[in-house]
Amino acid sequence: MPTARERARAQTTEAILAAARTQLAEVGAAALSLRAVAREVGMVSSAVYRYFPSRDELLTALIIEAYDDVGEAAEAAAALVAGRSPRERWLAVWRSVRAWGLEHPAQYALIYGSPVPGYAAPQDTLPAAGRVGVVLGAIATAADGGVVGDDDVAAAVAPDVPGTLGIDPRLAPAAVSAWTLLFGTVGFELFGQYENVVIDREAYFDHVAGTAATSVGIG
Amino acid sequence: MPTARERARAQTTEAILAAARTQLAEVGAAALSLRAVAREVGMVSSAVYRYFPSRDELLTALIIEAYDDVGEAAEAAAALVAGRSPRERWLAVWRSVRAWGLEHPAQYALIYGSPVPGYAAPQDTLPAAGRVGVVLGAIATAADGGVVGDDDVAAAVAPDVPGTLGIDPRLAPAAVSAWTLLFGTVGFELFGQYENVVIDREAYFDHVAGTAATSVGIG
DNA sequence: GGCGTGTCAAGAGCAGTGCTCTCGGAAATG
DNA sequence: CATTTCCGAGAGCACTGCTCTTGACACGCC
Repeated sequence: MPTARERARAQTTEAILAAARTQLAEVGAAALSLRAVAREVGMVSSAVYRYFPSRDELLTALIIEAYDDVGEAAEAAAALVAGRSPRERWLAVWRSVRAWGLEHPAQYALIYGSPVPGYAAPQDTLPAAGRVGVVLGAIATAADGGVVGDDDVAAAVAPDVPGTLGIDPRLAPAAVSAWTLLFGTVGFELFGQYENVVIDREAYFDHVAGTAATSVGIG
Repeated sequence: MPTARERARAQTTEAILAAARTQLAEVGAAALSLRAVAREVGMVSSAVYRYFPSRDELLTALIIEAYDDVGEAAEAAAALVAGRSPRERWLAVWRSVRAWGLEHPAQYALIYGSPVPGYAAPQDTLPAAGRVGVVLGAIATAADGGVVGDDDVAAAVAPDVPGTLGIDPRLAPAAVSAWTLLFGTVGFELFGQYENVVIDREAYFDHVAGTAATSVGIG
């Protein structure tokens, strides 16, 4: 059982994270100020350092949160359409990622934009980053389209990727490419690259999702 | 003809930009300090404001430079293989973009990562941003593969895009998607998303370039 | 040539930042 | 009860973007 001190510590940590989330959504990652976060929580900036050793560590915590959040959104979307066809499920997951990005642009920029801290302690973020990929891999495998590539390219992908995604190794390059295209498309929309280029973003996105589904063997 | 004053002004402006480029490559966009740039040029920070009204304007100038730089790299690569097959030319341009990104990661992050200033005066950057797309569009049109989409999706793309890219309107969605995939793939590699995912980055990249070529009708 | 005008670099200064250190009080441990 | 550990507050350092004022220099006009 947690002592009073431990409970207080967890509570304060959560309060700091909550304030940081608010700040992040309001001013973005670059302008996120540890002192402003401290003011919002009602304590002095030096006290925050008892909980997070630096601003970068606070950002890293927010990064992991964001990865988990978008992963949960994708999993929830997949669960909602569990009975439908693979193509419908694939589209639903793609849409959920786009919707999450539109709703949390600062978080999206934090995880899929340029890395702000010195490559943000990659080890900590790696497990959380793959959750969306796992969801997509399960759908593609369920479809079992049989369309794939050759073994040469398959060797370019890390050997444990097919295992964690639950897919055929020969499907891995196409799956990684589809995963890249998903986040690339959402990122381009969010970061303004589609300004004066794509008018109907929903229609365009659904179309891309469809071709990507085909590319991983979903009929 | 330029007066002595104008020449001096142009020279100082270029010196500031050169120092800013160095700083950008060394510490990244987020940590780029206007005062450090001023120190490197050998003047005081307030003097820099005679040439750039704010730090964001300096960054915007660097953004436009970066867009032009990657565009020139793509054009130069295309010129070098002008006589080859469309597929070879397509691959050469893709590779040139990746090579440029690997050589200038900070610049790449500046233009294809999260936008740091408040959407970075989009109007100024729009023309320069499309140069790579124009190069790719010309190659795809030269191939004339005939493979395309339907008119419904074509309407999702801005009506002037086919014109500036010199492509069939019905090819536009696939072209935009390929363009997105190119920069998404390079970005994922640069920003560490392929850590523990893609081992042989060159082989994987070439493979993606090949499938993208097929998707825009290059046989 | 001399003289106003406009441009420029320099310096001081302001509010804000990340981060460190020290200090007193409170909670947990013996 | 005594001691150790933890935590918040405050002061302070070096730095940032940016503004304002001051003094010097080059330019165009008479």
